[in-house]
Amino acid sequence: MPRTKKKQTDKNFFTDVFDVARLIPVGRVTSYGAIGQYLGLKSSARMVGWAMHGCPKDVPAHRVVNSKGLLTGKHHFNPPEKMERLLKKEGVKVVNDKIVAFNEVFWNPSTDLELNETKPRKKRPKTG
DNA sequence: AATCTGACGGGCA
DNA sequence: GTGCCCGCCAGAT
Repeated sequence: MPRTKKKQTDKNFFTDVFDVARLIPVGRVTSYGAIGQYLGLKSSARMVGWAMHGCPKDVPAHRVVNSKGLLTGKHHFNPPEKMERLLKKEGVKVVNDKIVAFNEVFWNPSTDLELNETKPRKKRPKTG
């Protein structure tokens, strides 16, 4: 939604990233690129991760990792260990700062969200 | 204003 | 499968 003639990147970009991140279900994770792609930034995954720089507490940044499932952003948490700690707490296995079964816990906003949350989403990839 | 940086991602060797 | 290079775009110095 075109706010005004002004730069659209005023802060919408940030808020958008945060908004999507907040949509990440518990026990699931996503990648910066996935969020970026959902927002249309696709090739600007850096922007997404970088945007997390100002990620408020309301945003589960710990559920966001790089496309390899690596907890690359753990260094930015208050206690870096908090990231995997939170993930493990939510059921996400983490070993060596890496998400276990990343392909299973991976959550794609562009596909899993697909703008129809009101509908009973289809089968899940089965958590286990 | 120009330059360097950054919580990334994909392609090629 | 791993390692290196480029692109991407906005912020900070």
